[in-house]
Amino acid sequence: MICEEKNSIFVKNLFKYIMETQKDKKELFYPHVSVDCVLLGVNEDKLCVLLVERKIAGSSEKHYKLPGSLIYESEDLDTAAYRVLNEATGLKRVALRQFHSFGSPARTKNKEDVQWLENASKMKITRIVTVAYLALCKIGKKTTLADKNDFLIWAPIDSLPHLPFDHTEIVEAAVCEIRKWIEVEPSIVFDYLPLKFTAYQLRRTYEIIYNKEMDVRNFHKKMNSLDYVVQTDEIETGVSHRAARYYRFDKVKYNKLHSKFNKI
Amino acid sequence: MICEEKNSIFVKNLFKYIMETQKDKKELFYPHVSVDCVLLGVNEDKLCVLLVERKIAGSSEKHYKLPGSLIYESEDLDTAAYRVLNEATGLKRVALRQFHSFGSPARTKNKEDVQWLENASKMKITRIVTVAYLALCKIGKKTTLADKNDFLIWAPIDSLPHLPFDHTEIVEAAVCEIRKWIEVEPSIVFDYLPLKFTAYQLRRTYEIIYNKEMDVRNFHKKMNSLDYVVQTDEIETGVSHRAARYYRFDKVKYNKLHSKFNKI
DNA sequence: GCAAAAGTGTTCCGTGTACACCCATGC
DNA sequence: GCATGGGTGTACACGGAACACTTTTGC
Repeated sequence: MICEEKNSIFVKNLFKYIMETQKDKKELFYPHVSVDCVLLGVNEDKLCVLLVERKIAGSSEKHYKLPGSLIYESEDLDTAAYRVLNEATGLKRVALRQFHSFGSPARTKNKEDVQWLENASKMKITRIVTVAYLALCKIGKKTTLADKNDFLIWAPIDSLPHLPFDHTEIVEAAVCEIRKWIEVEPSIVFDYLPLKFTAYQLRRTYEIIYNKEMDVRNFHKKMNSLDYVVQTDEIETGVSHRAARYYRFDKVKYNKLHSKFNKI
Repeated sequence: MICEEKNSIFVKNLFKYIMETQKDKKELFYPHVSVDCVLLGVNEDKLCVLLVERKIAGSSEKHYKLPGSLIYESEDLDTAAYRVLNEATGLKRVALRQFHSFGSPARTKNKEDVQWLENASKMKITRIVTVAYLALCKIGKKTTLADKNDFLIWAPIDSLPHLPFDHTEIVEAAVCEIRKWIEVEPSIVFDYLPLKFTAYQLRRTYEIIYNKEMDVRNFHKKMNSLDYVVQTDEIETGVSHRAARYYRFDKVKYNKLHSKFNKI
């Protein structure tokens, strides 16, 4: 029921109360646990990870880190991870997966890192356990314009800049993890690709993620055997060679296949 | 260098200081993060999980929970998990693996659970993120006599008692996880078995963990194709049927095979 | 017509799976 | 001698891996 007397003192106070509790809910960090997101994507034929610039007082060099955040006091881990994903890339519906937690007390042994974090969060930090998440993201307008105050780069995973805390280790673990994840859930590759894609695009995506060349004919054969990869009537235009056919991903057929559950 | 003047004031004070910092180190909990261990084992032909009795003031019923603990202030997550494993089972060298973190604020929505935890830890608890670990343990003398103050039971995973927090969910996730883990690291099954084991023991272990019968002939064929499972000259004695051959696990051969790394 | 990439089939091998009978031992 | 569990072989299906040439298009 909505109260009509919007100007009553009661309603004003209620409104104020709601705003304040909302504010408490939204803005008070829980300074013990963070989430970090390893957002992987393909850029210029290389597997890359999204990094955000971290401003260090009195340093002119550029410093980067994984997008991450302390969790809010009443926030679920998954929710926090989606928040970070969204803040960094503007994306919302990407498959995001928790893969490991990092909690060595030595994570905060570098004073400069802790100093930076305390300035950023305005809280006293002793140690932080971070829960790491992983996603495969499209690189596009959205992912680079999400937050104009932060500078984002896609760094190739084989030539990462220096990263704070144990972020380098986290990225390495994430790369191993995404390969295993794709084996059991290939849909994340199709979510990453455009709606219509060519066999070449799909193959290159696999090649880049697994850092391994694949046989063209075997790849086609495999792709054709998957009934959730459907030929369309469309073909490429304006290329100076034989035009490639477009395929699409049939989510309905896919879900029928992949609804096996591990029964106890 | 060891100081000889054991009775000097300096040494006394040093000793006191060390004991106090040790005490600080050892006994101050970090009341925001815990580890929980899902210790699985096979008991009476069933896959079971080790539970510890939790005493509830004013309740005569028996209450059980997963073995777990808040982490200490300067303790690594893995260290904490091994500590819990050791406290619960007396085992030290078991392969223990982190598999998921659970951090919903709703974990602590049950007042009775929080009350119990605050009594046990003597600390004020708001929310707790728990990092869950997993191991396959031998059931034996050691595992039941480790701590005479706690009562331990092996509960079949298909008929668990009521568990606090989200422990039921954690156990279910662990069972899925151990099956995947064994696929990539079969050694944990052999670590679980005695040094000399029969084909039947190995097969039953797999059957119980995967809750699925396996074809005897195919199993033998598979086992013989693994060169790290080695026939011995010994056979069973005192059984009222044809004696079974003993096999052993050759760790050296196994490690040669399983030292593939996922290169980036 | 030539450069550039698309697309297509066959063979071989290893692994998983289905399936039925004889062997050794204690009682 | 019989009950009990131990141990063995064959045939088929499937999927992965190796391998080379023709087709289409823009320039």
